[in-house]
Amino acid sequence: MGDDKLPKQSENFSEWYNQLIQKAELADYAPVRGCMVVRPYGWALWENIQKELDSRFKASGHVNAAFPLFIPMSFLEKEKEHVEGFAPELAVVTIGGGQTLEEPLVVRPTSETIIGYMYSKWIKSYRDLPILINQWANVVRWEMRTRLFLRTLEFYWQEGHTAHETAQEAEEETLKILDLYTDFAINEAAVPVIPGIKSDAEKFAGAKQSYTIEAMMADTKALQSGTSHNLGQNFAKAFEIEYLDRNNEQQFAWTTSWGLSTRFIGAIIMTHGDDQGLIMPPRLAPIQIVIVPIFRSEDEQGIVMTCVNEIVKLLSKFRVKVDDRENLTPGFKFNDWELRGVPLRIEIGPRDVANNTVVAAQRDIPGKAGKLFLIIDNLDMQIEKILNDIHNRMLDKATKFRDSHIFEPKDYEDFKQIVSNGWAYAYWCGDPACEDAIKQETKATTRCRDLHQQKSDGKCIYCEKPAHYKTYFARAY
RNA sequence: CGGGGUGUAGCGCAGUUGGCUAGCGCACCGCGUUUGGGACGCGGGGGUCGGCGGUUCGAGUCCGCCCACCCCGACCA
Repeated sequence: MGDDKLPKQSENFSEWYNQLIQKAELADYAPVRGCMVVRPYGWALWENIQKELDSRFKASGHVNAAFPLFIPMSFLEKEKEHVEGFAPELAVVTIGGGQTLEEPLVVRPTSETIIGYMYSKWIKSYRDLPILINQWANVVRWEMRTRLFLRTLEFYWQEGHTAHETAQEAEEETLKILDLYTDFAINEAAVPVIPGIKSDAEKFAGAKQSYTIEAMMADTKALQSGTSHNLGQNFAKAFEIEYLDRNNEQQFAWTTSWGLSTRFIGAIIMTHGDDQGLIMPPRLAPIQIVIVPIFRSEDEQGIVMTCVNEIVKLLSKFRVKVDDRENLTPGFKFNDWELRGVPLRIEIGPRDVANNTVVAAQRDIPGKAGKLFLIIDNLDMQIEKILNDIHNRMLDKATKFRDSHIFEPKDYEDFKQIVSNGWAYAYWCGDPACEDAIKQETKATTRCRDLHQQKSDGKCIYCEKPAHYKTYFARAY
């Protein structure tokens, strides 16, 4: 419950974030450093995210399965870049049942290796391809600095792992998923994202190429919100995923992997939230509509509650909660549900019952300006439209905010200024040395090169040598 | 792992040069009055003062060691 007041976003964004998560009961700190407990309200949001993603995966031919939590240490070591990338953040089990294990087991940081091993068993011929598997799982990465949802030692995600006959098919799959993530982010979460290509320094350990959806948070920092990797034949070679092709010749398969995690909840919080608290995107909100009944006497209570119950029936296709707590005033409840980000609040008092109306307060428009007076007839139809309007306004607002904080720098001095409070869209020659120097000097990293950018001529923002593509640079979570 | 900081009730804090039964606000429980934008009164419950050791007649307070967490750097979905 909201006890005392939330810090203002503008005064201390990071405190605002931490406290909001706890006050809104999305998550809490676990007794283990860097671990979180996802509370029912937060998990309900995750379940809605899962539902939307899962149905998209299934619709595009993917199936779910479950692979082990433990991975033999030697598996990680089979792909050179992969082990180098993950070695520093592995949790390793060395004792089982009181006995020292012959081979240490890694708690999965991601499952390319063990799934690769299984794929090599399952795939014999081109007739076995493609194989399109997803798993919903928890993974562990021993991070140094943690933040609720954004970076915890253990987090929840989905990881898709596919194997294909040709390089082209693998690339198509990688891009198809990137597109799927983009569609999800925009149309379900109202989070505008920029799909693009990661630099070599930022790509997944072991990938040939990584794609990302990048979102701008309300403090202008960037958040990598989902990734899709074309693994080429790297893992196929490491795990001998071979098949007999249509010409009766042995070939290595082409694989991909892609994931979206509970980090996305952080994206939702930091894209839409305001000084009052969360603003849940209507299509993912655990509670889409909260009804606050208002009455003085027991007589009024009876009249109002009868009306409330009818309206609950009328709104059965939405996720509705009636706040019938008797020890709290309506004013307190208004603030409480605003903190929790419920997109639409319906107030029903004796006056409304008499007039056959309700008051509806839209979360994204604070105060009286967002209140609507609705006639109860066809309320479900009206509300369907209102929730869509809220989604559209949220997306529009976040998009405008993002676009008004992206600038094309004139020179490197200008660049430094820009990335202190926004994103720079600048030519980069592609040299990792420039990328690294910029990171050291400004804390800004390359986020991505947007997907459909046309080649053009310019000069690198850092070294001023010829460059042909612009890249987004930003401070990132 | 380096630099800085903080540990007293669920949360936020006070606690004097060491002294009596460790306090306050919010939250929680009970009763009553309230209820259209964060209600009020009365009563009540809740503490190994981060841990261990030391100094002392006496330690929340002084000393030592340890632990945890937070902020800033190096690593990251």
